[in-house]
Amino acid sequence: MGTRVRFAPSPTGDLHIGSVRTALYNFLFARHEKATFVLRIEDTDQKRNKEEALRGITDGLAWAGLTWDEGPVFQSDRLDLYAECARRLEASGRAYWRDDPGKGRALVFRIDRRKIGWDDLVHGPSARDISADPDLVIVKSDGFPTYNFACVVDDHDMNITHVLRGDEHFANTPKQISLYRALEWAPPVFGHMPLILDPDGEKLSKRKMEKYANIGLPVVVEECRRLGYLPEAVVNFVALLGWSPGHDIELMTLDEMIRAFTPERINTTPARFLVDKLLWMNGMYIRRCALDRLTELSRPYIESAYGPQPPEKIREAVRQQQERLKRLDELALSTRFVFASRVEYDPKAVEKWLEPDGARALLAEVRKGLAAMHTMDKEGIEALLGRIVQEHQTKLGHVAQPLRVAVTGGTVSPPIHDTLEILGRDTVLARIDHALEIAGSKK
RNA sequence: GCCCCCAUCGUCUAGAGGCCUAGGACACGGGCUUUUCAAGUCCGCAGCACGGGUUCGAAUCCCGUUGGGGGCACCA
Repeated sequence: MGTRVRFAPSPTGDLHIGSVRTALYNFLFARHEKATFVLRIEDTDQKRNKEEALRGITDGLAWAGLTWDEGPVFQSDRLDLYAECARRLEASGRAYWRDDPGKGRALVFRIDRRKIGWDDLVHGPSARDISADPDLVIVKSDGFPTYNFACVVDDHDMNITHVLRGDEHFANTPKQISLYRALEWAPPVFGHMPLILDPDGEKLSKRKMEKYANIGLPVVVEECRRLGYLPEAVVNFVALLGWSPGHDIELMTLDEMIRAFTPERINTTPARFLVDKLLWMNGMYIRRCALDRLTELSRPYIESAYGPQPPEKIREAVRQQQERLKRLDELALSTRFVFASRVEYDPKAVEKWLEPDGARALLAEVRKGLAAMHTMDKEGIEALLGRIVQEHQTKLGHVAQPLRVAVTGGTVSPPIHDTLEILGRDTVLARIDHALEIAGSKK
């Protein structure tokens, strides 16, 4: 049947960044080994929601570009299978019923009272003595199997050969192996990868979501998307949190990661998730993104801020910003001078670049030149500014900055000819006039 | 509390006894470039937690300490 791995999240809503990495490593392993990647939903807790949660998972995986070969398989559809295995354990004397006054009757598994060892794919030879551990509930009083039981039954039934999961399951492993032995099944190969920690060095927690949001740390896929992270950046970044390809190249496509991936190269040390490098990586991927795609991805950020806009204008604005973006959500601010009907002048910029007499005179001259131009294109603009710089024995900055402030309200914008061109001559002239007025009135 | 895992720059990491006066990346500081912001490029800052061993030789192996993390559910 060949090598088979699985990703088995519980349906708890959004896809967590840690889950993304678990899914990614399983995916990379599967593709590297030409194995089968199965998606299984661990929905044995009836209290947890189903449909929306499933969507969060499948949408998240799709967004990240992680495709699976089989499933989703739902544990809640396989109750008969667990019941049958439970009966076997009961019949062989390895499981017994236990009454709890509050919760009811549950089936409990007698674990092996000894030391259990296994060869962990990332930790190497591992062992734990479980003889002092309590017996394991395998069927809850509501008739549903517990995680440890369903997991073992399914992994065996689905012929899973390698189980790559988070370190939080390390302590479960010997108990699960005990279950395999009792059912006379061969256990799969286990590999436990280190956890992803938050900037405080703690396990990522739902309770700290607000804090994460405040520092711009996206801990669920939906948040990554909302903030304007590209999936390839998130995937690339997360891949390197606990795994290294063994060379110095960090920017890698999914295919390159597949080629380089081996579970032996997964780290044993927990990694902190700080946003800096992700932000840098995202900027790199934005720069590499094809303009058509980037435009499509960017449009919502612009239109939600300024309403519907002409496609060509959006495309050009995005083209101009592509080099200087780190997150797509920055577009609302950085393209404001293009799409907002009114310019807001930054007082500091006005004071520095518009108020000095020399600046106003130069600006007035630029205005005259632009008004006289037949077509306001790059060559024309550069020629005009060059001529003024020449005549006044000054620097380009002293001409371009007042102009920039006049038409955008601030000191930061794309190259000046781009800035003027996207606005069009009428808007440019009107804004220069307005700026001249403001600067004059301050005197 | 008990059990387990882990320990290289602020962060992500390379390093599987001599190639290490510890390499790369992000961040940070500075130079260059320049029409602003970015980008690019060059330089710099910064680390083997501590203490014992083993060895001719240890970031690498062993033990201990300390520190951090995880687990101890009829949650997964």
